[in-house]
Amino acid sequence: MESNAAIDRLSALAQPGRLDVFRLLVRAGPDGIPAGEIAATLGLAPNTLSSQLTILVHAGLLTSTREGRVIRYAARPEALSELIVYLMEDCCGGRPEICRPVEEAARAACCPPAKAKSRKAVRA
Amino acid sequence: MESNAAIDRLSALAQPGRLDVFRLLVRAGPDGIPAGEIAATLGLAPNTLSSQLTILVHAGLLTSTREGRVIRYAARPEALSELIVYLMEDCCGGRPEICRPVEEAARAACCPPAKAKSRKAVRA
DNA sequence: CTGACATTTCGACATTCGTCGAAATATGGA
DNA sequence: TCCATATTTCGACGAATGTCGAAATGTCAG
Repeated sequence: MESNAAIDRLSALAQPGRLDVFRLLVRAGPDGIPAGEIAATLGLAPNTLSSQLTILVHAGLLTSTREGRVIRYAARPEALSELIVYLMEDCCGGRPEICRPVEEAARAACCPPAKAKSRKAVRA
Repeated sequence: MESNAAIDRLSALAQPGRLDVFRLLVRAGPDGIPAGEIAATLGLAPNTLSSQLTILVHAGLLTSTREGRVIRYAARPEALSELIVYLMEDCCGGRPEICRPVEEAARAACCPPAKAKSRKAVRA
């Protein structure tokens, strides 16, 4: 990942409205949410949201899909992967224990402690 | 982590100079680097760098330690962990495969593919 | 084709942000 | 105490950014 792209992604996320949008869409999963619904959920003016969505898409954080007269936006998880890799590049010169916590944070955030479901569903 | 803190960290990183500083310090490890040396390495004016360092410290991304007349700055890895957790919160509603790539990216960035050292050091 | 709805584009505004020169502070050594 | 060095603070300037109203675009239904 290039420095410019990283800056674009970071500054795209560094704004309350856009951060909310991104996190909402992360929670929404691959199906995403139509622009109008995002605006309603977060209480943003449609035109303001439109600018923000443009910025997020242009930064590679979101994808957009037209469905009739609705446009559906979804988070792009790889955007985060790439950003993390860029930020942590060469973080531990042979001393993995230094950045191990970051690695574990990613796992914890993704799939909370497996929630004691140790009986059977774990294998899935 | 709170929304405000996340915004502070993201916008602190969303600027070429500060992003360079942070990545340099991530690579430098726990010992960090004196302000003057950072300025020299990245070609930044001392006063400009000082503002940037203040912002990074205030955002919780860096720590500073006085050593005589030198002030040593170091990256704070947990700042990244917390940020990642905040961004990915509830990312996969029961579908771990969605954000697994992010998790693996963190591992890959931290400790590159173990570099074929499969002979012995691997167990460490 | 016309009307209704979802979304975007345009233009203007105030605010925020990064940078720089100059001056101030803090620390160590003579 | 006085000087040199490392770093920070102050003040001002131009550039970039977020928000909003109004108008335009695109899409579906009749």
